[in-house]
Amino acid sequence: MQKNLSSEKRKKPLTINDIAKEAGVAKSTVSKVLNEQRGVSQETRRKVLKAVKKLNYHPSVIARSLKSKRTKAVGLILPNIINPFFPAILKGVEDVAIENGYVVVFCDSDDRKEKESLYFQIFENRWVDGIIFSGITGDKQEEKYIRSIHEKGTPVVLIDREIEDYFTNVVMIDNKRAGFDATSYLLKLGHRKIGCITGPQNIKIFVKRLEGYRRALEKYNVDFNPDLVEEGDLSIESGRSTTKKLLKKKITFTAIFASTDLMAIGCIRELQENGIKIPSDVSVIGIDNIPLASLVTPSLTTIAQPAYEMGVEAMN
Amino acid sequence: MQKNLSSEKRKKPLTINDIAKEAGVAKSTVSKVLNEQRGVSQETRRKVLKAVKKLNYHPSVIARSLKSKRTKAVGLILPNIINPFFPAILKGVEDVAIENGYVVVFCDSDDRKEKESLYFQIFENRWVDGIIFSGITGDKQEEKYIRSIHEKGTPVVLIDREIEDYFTNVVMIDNKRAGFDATSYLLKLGHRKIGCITGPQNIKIFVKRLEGYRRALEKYNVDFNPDLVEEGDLSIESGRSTTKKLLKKKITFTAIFASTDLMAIGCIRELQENGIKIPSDVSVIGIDNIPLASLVTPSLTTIAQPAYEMGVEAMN
DNA sequence: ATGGTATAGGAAACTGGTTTGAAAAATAGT
DNA sequence: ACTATTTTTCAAACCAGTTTCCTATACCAT
Repeated sequence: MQKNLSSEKRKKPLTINDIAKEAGVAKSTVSKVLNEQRGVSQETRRKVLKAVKKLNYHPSVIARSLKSKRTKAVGLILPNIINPFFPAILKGVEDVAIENGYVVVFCDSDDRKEKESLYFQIFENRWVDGIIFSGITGDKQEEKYIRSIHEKGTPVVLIDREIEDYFTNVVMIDNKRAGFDATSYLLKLGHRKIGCITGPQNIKIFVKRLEGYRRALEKYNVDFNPDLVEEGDLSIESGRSTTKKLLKKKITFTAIFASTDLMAIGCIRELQENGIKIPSDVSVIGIDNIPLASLVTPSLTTIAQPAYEMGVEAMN
Repeated sequence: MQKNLSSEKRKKPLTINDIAKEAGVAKSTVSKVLNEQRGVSQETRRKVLKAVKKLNYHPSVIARSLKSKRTKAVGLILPNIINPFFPAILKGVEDVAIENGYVVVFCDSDDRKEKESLYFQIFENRWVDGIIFSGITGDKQEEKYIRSIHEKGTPVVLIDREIEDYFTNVVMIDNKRAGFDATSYLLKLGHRKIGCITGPQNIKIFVKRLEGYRRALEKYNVDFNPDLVEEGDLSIESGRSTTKKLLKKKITFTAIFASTDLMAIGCIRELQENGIKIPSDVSVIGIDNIPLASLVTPSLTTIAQPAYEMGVEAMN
């Protein structure tokens, strides 16, 4: 059965004209049959379909898009697919997309602004039918791009990131509440000295999570202590380094709220290496509920962020 | 700065004709300028570029594709993006793609044959310039699809999966060797009773990894014992259930070679729950080197599979 | 039989670019 | 000054479909 395919002559693809000829009708009639429009007799329809099957014809999506202005494709821009929080979003988007006959053009901005802007430039003329976007920071530059695309009539949905002063469709959890809930959980356990590893404060959702942390402290009449707060860059490594800083300060704490699971994992690792037992000595809680969370030992307590459902919602 | 964009009238996109009119030249001349072809005077070029900038014109990729038959897009079909092995492949592919002006259409076949075939149907007429494919099983049906696409002149690269009796470009590690190396590692440590959690035997790479396991045993003159082998479905859960089965058999083993990291993690979990210490009582080794591997406690020993580089290679 | 309406099917225009071929203009050579 | 050659430029054809619009036929009621 071995067959060298690369040597086979590549016959040029069939066009609607070939079908028209084969079926003995005009190409406009073939088009009508293929698009299930009325105005074609049973008899003619049968002939056309037979020709289509016989020649194994597949219409060109490109040509169709040209006239219809629809590409049946959506762009999805995520900051970093290696971060285990994002694959679920991708999957959610993709599932809904394919169900509705759409295809997903995936873009990993790699946490780099240049790459992000490159993708925006591509989408300026690639005519995707819509864009789902999770920015790196949510700054003015990103706003400019989105505005430009939006003005051309392409719908844009923001996911898990918002942009200052800009109103469009946004899909995200209530981040203030997530921070509040996570901190409250620790407070309810009796903790009063709670460290906080926050995310970059130029990203709005992390400002909000920190705000939730403060709000929860207030509610339990615990004074906010800035020394207990450290800012990480979302990586596992930054979870370690921020924890290191907290330990160096010699301030006692009995619990830590990390803004993301990944940093919480880094934090746990660092604590363990310093002989601190989790959760008997220090409790740690994160946000995201990434698949990893239940696999590290001890299992990480976390506030779930329904990534898949967010993807689904965004696509809708 | 609040501005309601959805109410703005969406002006229909500019065409090359608008530029031609603005610059006072023929549209074919505009086309030449945009494609940096020779045969245009400095003066004319300047005029055209000025008009392009003034009107903020971006040519339609769709229209261009129609004539050129190139879409500058590649399709990437993976079995399941939630499996932490795959995001790195995606990233590798995507990085190289964007560098060369290509865009990645991402397809998650969700381990379901129907969805996989749906994507193949889409690609039959979407005219992606190429397809990178990691199949679910590598069976005859997949072969049929690939053959059909390949015959239309679209290059196909297989990644991390191969297909029986079919010769095309394949990017994968030497799986027999990986199984051999993993098992040898355990044998060198002095282990002689080594359990094996293999992947589905209808997927070729797992047959090979198992073969590597047997070959390593042979080399160390250890008899192969079928009772020490269990077949999982690649999920963490199946790592647990297969381990459970091994334990039930009451056959002593001092080490386990799992065909994938994910199953190795499930295995470790199950052993721990049965009071078995890793690695003092039982050593566990996996294959893939997924990001998770170093995070579970105790860290998982693993044979690396360079997913990112594989993605890069496939795209090239 | 006649006029009116509904339906079937085809020719032509259209989508927004690229490519071709020929005419026009500029430059070079004698 | 006149022809030969090269370079610019534009109109038209092309890509592969969809959509519009018009004609021919079938069906219906009067």
